[in-house]
Amino acid sequence: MDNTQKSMEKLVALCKGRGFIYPGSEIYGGLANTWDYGPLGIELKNNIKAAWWKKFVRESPYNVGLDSGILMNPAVWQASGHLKNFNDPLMDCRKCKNRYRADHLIEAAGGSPAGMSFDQMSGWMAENGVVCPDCGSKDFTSIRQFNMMFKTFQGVNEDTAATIYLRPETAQGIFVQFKNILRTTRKKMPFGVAQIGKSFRNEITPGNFIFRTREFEQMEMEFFCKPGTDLEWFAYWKEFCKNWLLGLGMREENLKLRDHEAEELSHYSNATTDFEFLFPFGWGELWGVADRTDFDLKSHQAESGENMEYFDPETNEKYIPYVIEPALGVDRMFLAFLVDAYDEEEIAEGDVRTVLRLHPALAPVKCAVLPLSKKLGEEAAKLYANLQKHFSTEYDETGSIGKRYRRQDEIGTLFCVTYDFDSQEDNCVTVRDRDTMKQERIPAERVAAYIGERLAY
RNA sequence: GCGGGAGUGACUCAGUGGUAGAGUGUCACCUUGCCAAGGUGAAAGUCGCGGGUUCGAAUCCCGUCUUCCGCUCCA
Repeated sequence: MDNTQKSMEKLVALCKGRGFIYPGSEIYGGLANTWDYGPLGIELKNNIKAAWWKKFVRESPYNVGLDSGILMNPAVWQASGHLKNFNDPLMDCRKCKNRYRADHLIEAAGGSPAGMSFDQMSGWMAENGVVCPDCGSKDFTSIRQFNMMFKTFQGVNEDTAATIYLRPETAQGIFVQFKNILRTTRKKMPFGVAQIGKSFRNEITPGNFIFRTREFEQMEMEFFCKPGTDLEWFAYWKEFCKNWLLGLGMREENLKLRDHEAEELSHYSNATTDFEFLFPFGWGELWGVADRTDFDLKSHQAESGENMEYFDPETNEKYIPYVIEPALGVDRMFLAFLVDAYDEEEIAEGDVRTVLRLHPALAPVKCAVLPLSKKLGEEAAKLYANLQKHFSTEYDETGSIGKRYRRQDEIGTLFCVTYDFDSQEDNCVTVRDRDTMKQERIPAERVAAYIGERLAY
Protein backbone atom coordinates (compact mmCIF):
# COMPACT_ATOMS: atom_id res chain seq x y z
CA MET A 1 0.00 0.00 0.00
CA ASP A 2 1.46 3.33 -1.12
CA ASN A 3 1.82 5.96 1.59
CA THR A 4 0.07 8.59 -0.50
CA GLN A 5 -2.98 6.33 -0.69
CA LYS A 6 -3.25 6.22 3.06
CA SER A 7 -5.64 8.63 4.66
CA MET A 8 -4.57 10.93 7.47
CA GLU A 9 -8.17 10.97 8.68
CA LYS A 10 -8.15 7.22 9.16
CA LEU A 11 -4.80 7.39 10.93
CA VAL A 12 -5.96 10.15 13.26
CA ALA A 13 -9.16 8.22 13.97
CA LEU A 14 -7.19 5.05 14.70
CA CYS A 15 -4.88 6.98 16.99
CA LYS A 16 -7.72 8.47 18.96
CA GLY A 17 -9.87 5.36 18.95
CA ARG A 18 -7.19 3.00 20.18
CA GLY A 19 -5.36 5.29 22.56
CA PHE A 20 -2.27 6.33 20.63
CA ILE A 21 -2.94 10.06 20.46
CA TYR A 22 -5.78 12.21 21.77
CA PRO A 23 -6.53 15.86 20.98
CA GLY A 24 -5.19 18.06 23.78
CA SER A 25 -7.50 19.66 26.39
CA GLU A 26 -10.45 18.07 24.63
CA ILE A 27 -13.04 18.55 27.38
CA TYR A 28 -12.48 22.31 27.17
CA GLY A 29 -12.95 22.39 23.42
CA GLY A 30 -9.31 21.60 22.76
CA LEU A 31 -6.34 23.78 22.01
CA ALA A 32 -5.21 24.15 18.42
CA ASN A 33 -2.55 21.66 17.32
CA THR A 34 -1.89 20.15 20.71
CA TRP A 35 -1.93 16.40 21.13
CA ASP A 36 -1.52 14.03 24.04
CA TYR A 37 0.04 10.60 23.73
CA GLY A 38 -2.22 7.90 25.17
CA PRO A 39 -1.31 4.52 26.70
CA LEU A 40 -0.27 2.94 23.40
CA GLY A 41 1.23 6.14 22.03
CA ILE A 42 3.62 6.57 24.90
CA GLU A 43 4.78 2.96 24.51
CA LEU A 44 5.53 3.52 20.84
CA LYS A 45 7.15 6.88 21.49
CA ASN A 46 9.31 5.48 24.27
CA ASN A 47 10.33 2.61 21.99
CA ILE A 48 11.43 5.06 19.29
CA LYS A 49 13.48 7.06 21.76
CA ALA A 50 14.98 3.93 23.29
CA ALA A 51 15.97 2.58 19.86
CA TRP A 52 17.65 5.89 19.02
CA TRP A 53 19.44 6.12 22.36
CA LYS A 54 20.67 2.55 21.97
CA LYS A 55 22.26 3.18 18.57
CA PHE A 56 23.46 6.73 19.08
CA VAL A 57 24.64 6.59 22.68
CA ARG A 58 24.93 3.21 24.35
CA GLU A 59 26.40 1.27 21.44
CA SER A 60 28.47 4.17 20.16
CA PRO A 61 32.21 4.30 20.80
CA TYR A 62 32.07 8.08 20.39
CA ASN A 63 28.94 9.43 22.02
CA VAL A 64 27.62 10.28 25.45
CA GLY A 65 24.25 11.56 26.64
CA LEU A 66 22.95 14.73 28.24
CA ASP A 67 19.68 16.12 29.54
CA SER A 68 19.87 19.89 29.73
CA GLY A 69 17.20 22.33 30.83
CA ILE A 70 14.41 23.85 28.80
CA LEU A 71 15.00 27.19 30.53
CA MET A 72 18.38 28.81 29.90
CA ASN A 73 20.09 32.14 30.34
CA PRO A 74 18.70 34.44 27.59
CA ALA A 75 22.28 35.23 26.56
CA VAL A 76 22.34 31.72 25.06
CA TRP A 77 19.73 32.79 22.51
CA GLN A 78 21.57 36.00 21.86
CA ALA A 79 24.69 34.00 21.00
CA SER A 80 22.86 31.38 18.95
CA GLY A 81 21.12 33.98 16.84
CA HIS A 82 17.64 32.86 17.75
CA LEU A 83 16.62 36.20 19.26
CA LYS A 84 17.48 37.83 15.98
CA ASN A 85 16.62 35.21 13.41
CA PHE A 86 13.40 34.00 14.94
CA ASN A 87 11.83 37.42 14.46
CA ASP A 88 10.28 37.23 11.03
CA PRO A 89 8.85 40.39 9.44
CA LEU A 90 5.58 39.25 7.90
CA MET A 91 3.00 41.04 5.82
CA ASP A 92 -0.08 40.12 3.80
CA CYS A 93 -1.18 41.20 0.36
CA ARG A 94 -4.62 42.72 0.85
CA LYS A 95 -5.69 41.81 -2.66
CA CYS A 96 -4.77 38.14 -3.07
CA LYS A 97 -4.41 37.38 0.65
CA ASN A 98 -1.01 35.78 0.26
CA ARG A 99 1.54 36.23 3.01
CA TYR A 100 5.17 37.15 2.53
CA ARG A 101 8.31 37.82 4.47
CA ALA A 102 9.19 41.44 3.86
CA ASP A 103 12.92 40.75 4.01
CA HIS A 104 12.58 38.07 1.34
CA LEU A 105 10.72 40.43 -0.98
CA ILE A 106 13.33 43.11 -0.49
CA GLU A 107 16.15 40.67 -1.19
CA ALA A 108 14.35 39.49 -4.31
CA ALA A 109 14.12 43.10 -5.44
CA GLY A 110 17.86 43.57 -4.98
CA GLY A 111 17.82 45.31 -1.61
CA SER A 112 19.58 44.31 1.59
CA PRO A 113 17.08 44.19 4.45
CA ALA A 114 19.61 43.34 7.13
CA GLY A 115 19.54 45.95 9.84
CA MET A 116 16.38 47.67 8.53
CA SER A 117 13.56 48.48 10.92
CA PHE A 118 10.03 47.48 9.89
CA ASP A 119 9.29 51.09 8.92
CA GLN A 120 12.43 51.25 6.82
CA MET A 121 11.45 48.00 5.10
CA SER A 122 8.00 49.36 4.28
CA GLY A 123 9.58 52.58 3.05
CA TRP A 124 12.12 50.79 0.89
CA MET A 125 9.42 48.64 -0.67
CA ALA A 126 7.27 51.67 -1.47
CA GLU A 127 10.22 53.58 -2.98
CA ASN A 128 11.39 50.65 -5.06
CA GLY A 129 7.93 49.67 -6.20
CA VAL A 130 7.90 46.16 -4.77
CA VAL A 131 4.71 44.39 -5.82
CA CYS A 132 3.02 41.18 -4.76
CA PRO A 133 4.73 38.32 -6.64
CA ASP A 134 1.36 36.64 -7.13
CA CYS A 135 -1.06 39.34 -8.17
CA GLY A 136 1.12 42.40 -8.73
CA SER A 137 -0.69 44.53 -6.17
CA LYS A 138 1.13 47.06 -3.96
CA ASP A 139 -1.55 46.96 -1.32
CA PHE A 140 0.25 45.31 1.61
CA THR A 141 -0.67 45.26 5.26
CA SER A 142 1.87 46.75 7.65
CA ILE A 143 4.72 44.48 8.69
CA ARG A 144 4.14 42.51 11.84
CA GLN A 145 6.67 40.74 13.92
CA PHE A 146 6.40 37.06 14.67
CA ASN A 147 8.76 35.93 17.36
CA MET A 148 9.02 32.19 17.16
CA MET A 149 10.27 31.81 20.72
CA PHE A 150 7.88 31.33 23.62
CA LYS A 151 8.43 33.89 26.33
CA THR A 152 7.89 33.41 30.00
CA PHE A 153 8.97 35.04 33.22
CA GLN A 154 11.40 33.86 35.83
CA GLY A 155 10.29 35.13 39.23
CA VAL A 156 6.77 35.35 40.63
CA ASN A 157 6.28 39.07 40.14
CA GLU A 158 5.84 39.75 36.44
CA ASP A 159 6.84 43.38 36.77
CA THR A 160 10.29 42.75 38.14
CA ALA A 161 10.87 39.26 36.78
CA ALA A 162 13.29 38.61 33.96
CA THR A 163 11.97 37.52 30.60
CA ILE A 164 13.27 34.11 29.64
CA TYR A 165 12.46 31.75 26.79
CA LEU A 166 11.44 28.16 26.26
CA ARG A 167 14.21 26.64 24.17
CA PRO A 168 13.50 26.42 20.43
CA GLU A 169 16.04 23.59 20.08
CA THR A 170 17.89 21.28 22.40
CA ALA A 171 21.24 21.75 20.67
CA GLN A 172 22.28 24.86 22.58
CA GLY A 173 22.21 22.98 25.88
CA ILE A 174 24.92 20.75 24.47
CA PHE A 175 27.12 23.61 23.28
CA VAL A 176 26.79 25.38 26.60
CA GLN A 177 27.91 22.25 28.47
CA PHE A 178 30.63 21.38 25.97
CA LYS A 179 33.51 22.14 28.33
CA ASN A 180 32.01 20.35 31.32
CA ILE A 181 31.37 17.23 29.26
CA LEU A 182 34.83 17.31 27.74
CA ARG A 183 36.45 17.64 31.18
CA THR A 184 34.37 15.03 33.02
CA THR A 185 34.32 12.32 30.34
CA ARG A 186 37.98 12.93 29.35
CA LYS A 187 36.84 12.38 25.75
CA LYS A 188 39.20 12.95 22.85
CA MET A 189 38.20 14.22 19.43
CA PRO A 190 36.06 13.15 17.78
CA PHE A 191 33.14 12.66 20.13
CA GLY A 192 29.46 13.44 20.24
CA VAL A 193 26.79 14.43 22.74
CA ALA A 194 23.21 13.25 22.28
CA GLN A 195 20.08 14.58 23.88
CA ILE A 196 16.34 13.93 23.81
CA GLY A 197 13.96 16.61 24.99
CA LYS A 198 11.12 19.02 24.39
CA SER A 199 11.49 22.17 22.36
CA PHE A 200 9.03 24.97 21.66
CA ARG A 201 8.46 27.11 18.60
CA ASN A 202 5.63 29.51 18.09
CA GLU A 203 5.05 28.29 14.56
CA ILE A 204 2.80 30.48 12.48
CA THR A 205 1.49 27.53 10.57
CA PRO A 206 1.37 24.34 12.59
CA GLY A 207 -0.63 21.39 11.33
CA ASN A 208 -0.77 18.00 9.69
CA PHE A 209 -1.54 16.22 12.94
CA ILE A 210 1.68 15.79 14.96
CA PHE A 211 3.92 16.72 12.00
CA ARG A 212 4.28 20.34 13.05
CA THR A 213 3.27 21.36 16.55
CA ARG A 214 4.42 24.21 18.75
CA GLU A 215 5.57 21.87 21.47
CA PHE A 216 7.64 19.00 20.15
CA GLU A 217 10.32 16.59 21.14
CA GLN A 218 13.74 16.39 19.54
CA MET A 219 16.52 13.85 19.37
CA GLU A 220 19.64 15.78 18.59
CA MET A 221 23.30 14.98 18.50
CA GLU A 222 26.25 17.33 18.24
CA PHE A 223 29.31 15.52 16.98
CA PHE A 224 32.54 17.43 17.57
CA CYS A 225 35.53 16.83 15.30
CA LYS A 226 38.69 18.41 14.05
CA PRO A 227 38.23 21.10 11.39
CA GLY A 228 38.96 19.58 8.03
CA THR A 229 37.62 16.17 8.99
CA ASP A 230 34.06 17.51 9.17
CA LEU A 231 32.92 16.56 5.68
CA GLU A 232 34.15 13.01 6.21
CA TRP A 233 32.18 12.74 9.44
CA PHE A 234 29.21 14.40 7.83
CA ALA A 235 29.10 11.58 5.28
CA TYR A 236 29.60 9.00 8.03
CA TRP A 237 26.66 10.19 10.14
CA LYS A 238 24.41 10.62 7.14
CA GLU A 239 24.92 6.97 6.32
CA PHE A 240 24.54 6.00 9.96
CA CYS A 241 21.22 7.82 10.27
CA LYS A 242 19.91 6.25 7.09
CA ASN A 243 20.83 2.77 8.25
CA TRP A 244 19.13 3.38 11.55
CA LEU A 245 15.87 4.22 9.79
CA LEU A 246 16.08 1.25 7.44
CA GLY A 247 17.00 -1.02 10.34
CA LEU A 248 13.74 -0.08 11.99
CA GLY A 249 11.83 -1.17 8.93
CA MET A 250 11.32 2.17 7.22
CA ARG A 251 10.76 1.43 3.56
CA GLU A 252 13.46 2.91 1.37
CA GLU A 253 11.12 4.06 -1.37
CA ASN A 254 9.49 6.38 1.14
CA LEU A 255 12.78 8.00 2.09
CA LYS A 256 14.61 10.65 0.11
CA LEU A 257 17.91 12.32 0.94
CA ARG A 258 18.13 15.84 -0.39
CA ASP A 259 21.43 17.75 -0.30
CA HIS A 260 21.10 21.49 0.06
CA GLU A 261 22.45 23.52 -2.84
CA ALA A 262 25.24 25.96 -2.06
CA GLU A 263 22.92 28.99 -2.16
CA GLU A 264 20.39 27.26 0.08
CA LEU A 265 22.90 26.62 2.89
CA SER A 266 22.79 28.72 6.03
CA HIS A 267 25.70 31.11 6.35
CA TYR A 268 27.34 28.89 8.99
CA SER A 269 26.87 25.53 7.29
CA ASN A 270 29.32 23.64 5.09
CA ALA A 271 26.81 21.02 4.07
CA THR A 272 23.24 20.06 4.91
CA THR A 273 21.15 17.06 3.95
CA ASP A 274 17.44 16.74 4.56
CA PHE A 275 15.96 13.32 5.06
CA GLU A 276 12.49 13.52 3.60
CA PHE A 277 9.72 11.00 4.11
CA LEU A 278 6.66 10.39 1.97
CA PHE A 279 3.66 11.22 4.15
CA PRO A 280 0.07 10.99 2.91
CA PHE A 281 0.21 14.78 2.50
CA GLY A 282 3.44 14.63 0.50
CA TRP A 283 7.16 14.68 1.15
CA GLY A 284 8.04 16.20 4.50
CA GLU A 285 11.29 16.77 6.31
CA LEU A 286 12.13 14.16 8.87
CA TRP A 287 15.74 14.60 9.73
CA GLY A 288 18.17 17.39 9.10
CA VAL A 289 21.86 16.52 9.08
CA ALA A 290 24.04 19.61 9.04
CA ASP A 291 27.70 20.47 9.16
CA ARG A 292 27.51 23.52 11.43
CA THR A 293 31.24 24.25 11.34
CA ASP A 294 32.48 26.01 14.47
CA PHE A 295 29.71 28.59 14.34
CA ASP A 296 28.00 27.73 17.62
CA LEU A 297 31.04 27.21 19.83
CA LYS A 298 32.62 30.34 18.40
CA SER A 299 29.49 32.38 19.07
CA HIS A 300 29.32 31.16 22.65
CA GLN A 301 32.99 31.87 23.12
CA ALA A 302 32.44 35.43 21.91
CA GLU A 303 29.26 35.98 23.95
CA SER A 304 30.39 34.35 27.19
CA GLY A 305 34.11 35.03 27.11
CA GLU A 306 34.67 31.36 27.93
CA ASN A 307 37.41 29.65 25.93
CA MET A 308 35.81 26.88 23.85
CA GLU A 309 39.03 25.57 22.35
CA TYR A 310 40.08 21.96 22.44
CA PHE A 311 43.68 21.09 23.17
CA ASP A 312 44.84 18.13 21.16
CA PRO A 313 47.40 16.33 23.36
CA GLU A 314 48.88 14.39 20.45
CA THR A 315 49.66 17.27 18.15
CA ASN A 316 49.73 20.05 20.76
CA GLU A 317 47.26 21.94 18.59
CA LYS A 318 44.44 24.14 19.87
CA TYR A 319 41.26 24.56 17.86
CA ILE A 320 37.53 25.12 18.13
CA PRO A 321 35.96 21.86 16.93
CA TYR A 322 33.60 21.63 13.99
CA VAL A 323 30.18 20.13 14.59
CA ILE A 324 28.05 17.64 12.71
CA GLU A 325 24.42 17.81 13.82
CA PRO A 326 21.77 15.22 13.01
CA ALA A 327 18.55 16.77 14.37
CA LEU A 328 15.41 14.73 14.39
CA GLY A 329 11.84 15.28 15.61
CA VAL A 330 10.46 12.44 17.72
CA ASP A 331 6.85 13.26 16.89
CA ARG A 332 7.62 13.28 13.19
CA MET A 333 9.36 9.94 13.49
CA PHE A 334 6.31 8.63 15.31
CA LEU A 335 4.08 9.75 12.48
CA ALA A 336 6.44 8.42 9.82
CA PHE A 337 6.68 4.96 11.40
CA LEU A 338 2.92 4.92 11.89
CA VAL A 339 2.23 5.86 8.28
CA ASP A 340 4.77 3.37 6.99
CA ALA A 341 3.40 0.57 9.15
CA TYR A 342 -0.26 1.15 8.37
CA ASP A 343 -1.73 -1.45 6.09
CA GLU A 344 -5.15 -2.60 5.04
CA GLU A 345 -5.06 -6.19 3.93
CA GLU A 346 -7.89 -8.03 2.21
CA ILE A 347 -7.86 -11.56 3.59
CA ALA A 348 -11.01 -12.71 1.87
CA GLU A 349 -13.59 -11.19 -0.44
CA GLY A 350 -14.59 -7.91 1.19
CA ASP A 351 -12.93 -8.88 4.47
CA VAL A 352 -10.28 -6.31 5.31
CA ARG A 353 -8.04 -6.27 8.34
CA THR A 354 -6.14 -3.20 9.43
CA VAL A 355 -2.59 -4.04 10.48
CA LEU A 356 0.17 -1.89 11.90
CA ARG A 357 3.31 -3.62 10.71
CA LEU A 358 5.59 -1.89 13.18
CA HIS A 359 9.13 -3.17 13.70
CA PRO A 360 9.28 -5.55 16.71
CA ALA A 361 11.40 -3.05 18.64
CA LEU A 362 8.76 -0.37 18.12
CA ALA A 363 5.46 -2.24 18.53
CA PRO A 364 3.73 -0.84 21.63
CA VAL A 365 2.41 -4.27 22.59
CA LYS A 366 4.55 -7.32 21.93
CA CYS A 367 2.09 -9.99 22.87
CA ALA A 368 -1.57 -10.56 23.70
CA VAL A 369 -2.95 -13.47 25.68
CA LEU A 370 -6.32 -14.58 24.35
CA PRO A 371 -8.10 -17.50 26.03
CA LEU A 372 -10.22 -19.32 23.46
CA SER A 373 -13.11 -19.29 25.92
CA LYS A 374 -13.81 -17.34 29.08
CA LYS A 375 -13.89 -20.66 30.90
CA LEU A 376 -10.14 -20.83 30.37
CA GLY A 377 -9.58 -17.39 31.84
CA GLU A 378 -7.99 -18.51 35.06
CA GLU A 379 -5.11 -20.43 33.49
CA ALA A 380 -4.65 -17.88 30.71
CA ALA A 381 -4.33 -15.13 33.31
CA LYS A 382 -1.40 -16.97 34.88
CA LEU A 383 0.38 -17.05 31.54
CA TYR A 384 -0.40 -13.36 31.10
CA ALA A 385 1.10 -12.47 34.49
CA ASN A 386 4.25 -14.36 33.56
CA LEU A 387 4.67 -12.72 30.14
CA GLN A 388 4.10 -9.23 31.54
CA LYS A 389 7.38 -9.54 33.38
CA HIS A 390 9.24 -9.82 30.07
CA PHE A 391 7.56 -7.33 27.77
CA SER A 392 4.47 -5.20 27.17
CA THR A 393 1.57 -7.67 27.10
CA GLU A 394 -2.21 -7.37 26.86
CA TYR A 395 -4.98 -9.69 27.97
CA ASP A 396 -8.37 -9.92 26.24
CA GLU A 397 -11.19 -12.40 26.70
CA THR A 398 -14.17 -10.47 25.35
CA GLY A 399 -15.77 -11.15 21.98
CA SER A 400 -14.99 -13.84 19.43
CA ILE A 401 -11.42 -14.94 18.90
CA GLY A 402 -11.39 -13.48 15.40
CA LYS A 403 -12.47 -10.12 16.65
CA ARG A 404 -9.73 -10.14 19.24
CA TYR A 405 -7.11 -10.93 16.59
CA ARG A 406 -8.32 -7.94 14.62
CA ARG A 407 -8.13 -5.65 17.60
CA GLN A 408 -4.51 -6.66 18.18
CA ASP A 409 -3.59 -6.38 14.48
CA GLU A 410 -4.89 -2.84 14.48
CA ILE A 411 -2.44 -1.76 17.17
CA GLY A 412 0.47 -3.75 15.78
CA THR A 413 0.72 -6.46 18.43
CA LEU A 414 3.37 -8.91 17.28
CA PHE A 415 2.08 -12.16 18.72
CA CYS A 416 -1.25 -13.47 19.91
CA VAL A 417 -1.03 -16.37 22.32
CA THR A 418 -4.14 -18.53 22.50
CA TYR A 419 -4.84 -20.77 25.45
CA ASP A 420 -7.32 -23.46 24.41
CA PHE A 421 -8.98 -26.59 25.85
CA ASP A 422 -6.09 -28.81 24.86
CA SER A 423 -3.72 -26.49 26.71
CA GLN A 424 -5.16 -27.80 29.97
CA GLU A 425 -3.92 -31.26 29.02
CA ASP A 426 -0.61 -30.69 27.20
CA ASN A 427 0.33 -27.25 28.57
CA CYS A 428 0.98 -26.03 25.03
CA VAL A 429 -0.37 -22.79 23.55
CA THR A 430 -0.79 -21.44 20.01
CA VAL A 431 1.34 -18.48 19.03
CA ARG A 432 0.09 -16.55 16.03
CA ASP A 433 2.31 -14.17 14.05
CA ARG A 434 0.94 -10.72 13.18
CA ASP A 435 2.40 -10.53 9.68
CA THR A 436 2.15 -14.07 8.38
CA MET A 437 -0.90 -15.10 10.42
CA LYS A 438 0.87 -18.45 10.76
CA GLN A 439 0.33 -20.38 13.95
CA GLU A 440 2.74 -22.43 15.94
CA ARG A 441 2.05 -24.60 18.92
CA ILE A 442 4.67 -24.48 21.66
CA PRO A 443 4.92 -25.28 25.40
CA ALA A 444 3.59 -22.43 27.53
CA GLU A 445 6.83 -22.07 29.47
CA ARG A 446 8.75 -21.43 26.25
CA VAL A 447 6.58 -18.53 25.06
CA ALA A 448 8.61 -15.76 26.73
CA ALA A 449 11.86 -17.01 25.21
CA TYR A 450 10.24 -17.66 21.82
CA ILE A 451 8.94 -14.09 21.58
CA GLY A 452 12.04 -12.61 23.22
CA GLU A 453 14.25 -13.99 20.45
CA ARG A 454 12.19 -12.21 17.84
CA LEU A 455 12.49 -8.86 19.61
CA ALA A 456 16.27 -8.71 19.30
CA TYR A 457 17.26 -5.39 17.77
C1' G B 1 -3.74 37.41 11.12
C1' C B 2 -6.58 36.42 6.19
C1' G B 3 -9.86 33.16 3.26
C1' G B 4 -13.10 28.75 3.32
C1' G B 5 -15.62 24.54 5.97
C1' A B 6 -17.58 22.51 10.73
C1' G B 7 -19.46 22.18 16.07
C1' U B 8 -25.86 16.94 18.33
C1' G B 9 -23.45 10.31 23.14
C1' A B 10 -16.46 7.71 22.38
C1' C B 11 -16.88 7.68 16.56
C1' U B 12 -19.94 8.65 11.81
C1' C B 13 -24.10 11.28 11.16
C1' A B 14 -29.90 12.07 10.91
C1' G B 15 -33.15 15.56 12.98
C1' U B 16 -34.42 22.68 9.89
C1' G B 17 -40.02 25.57 15.49
C1' G B 18 -43.55 21.06 19.26
C1' U B 19 -41.24 15.02 24.53
C1' A B 20 -33.30 14.29 21.75
C1' G B 21 -32.59 9.53 17.32
C1' A B 22 -29.82 5.62 14.40
C1' G B 23 -25.50 2.80 13.10
C1' U B 24 -20.60 1.68 14.87
C1' G B 25 -17.93 1.20 19.40
C1' U B 26 -18.02 0.02 24.80
C1' C B 27 -19.93 -3.10 28.96
C1' A B 28 -22.88 -7.51 30.98
C1' C B 29 -25.15 -12.25 29.98
C1' C B 30 -26.03 -16.08 26.23
C1' U B 31 -24.00 -18.15 21.78
C1' U B 32 -19.42 -19.25 19.07
C1' G B 33 -14.36 -22.60 19.96
C1' C B 34 -8.61 -20.11 15.96
C1' C B 35 -9.49 -14.93 12.26
C1' A B 36 -14.41 -9.11 12.77
C1' A B 37 -19.96 -7.41 12.02
C1' G B 38 -25.43 -13.92 16.08
C1' G B 39 -29.12 -12.90 20.29
C1' U B 40 -30.83 -10.10 24.76
C1' G B 41 -29.98 -6.05 27.72
C1' A B 42 -27.27 -1.67 29.67
C1' A B 43 -24.38 2.71 30.25
C1' A B 44 -23.62 7.08 27.58
C1' G B 45 -25.93 13.78 24.98
C1' U B 46 -26.29 20.99 29.67
C1' C B 47 -27.47 19.63 20.92
C1' G B 48 -19.89 24.49 21.67
C1' C B 49 -21.03 28.98 24.84
C1' G B 50 -23.90 33.71 25.79
C1' G B 51 -27.90 36.71 24.58
C1' G B 52 -32.41 37.65 21.66
C1' U B 53 -37.25 36.38 18.99
C1' U B 54 -41.28 32.89 20.41
C1' C B 55 -46.45 29.98 24.32
C1' G B 56 -42.29 26.80 22.91
C1' A B 57 -35.41 26.93 19.98
C1' A B 58 -30.75 21.53 18.46
C1' U B 59 -33.68 24.17 14.63
C1' C B 60 -34.66 31.38 13.43
C1' C B 61 -31.51 36.16 14.60
C1' C B 62 -27.03 38.54 16.90
C1' G B 63 -22.54 37.86 19.30
C1' U B 64 -18.64 34.78 20.90
C1' C B 65 -15.45 30.53 21.46
C1' U B 66 -13.32 26.24 19.57
C1' U B 67 -11.74 23.24 15.73
C1' C B 68 -10.36 21.63 10.61
C1' C B 69 -8.23 22.86 5.56
C1' G B 70 -5.13 26.43 2.69
C1' C B 71 -1.12 30.74 2.87
C1' U B 72 5.36 32.83 4.65
C1' C B 73 7.66 27.42 8.36
C1' C B 74 12.75 23.31 7.78
C1' A B 75 12.78 18.84 13.56
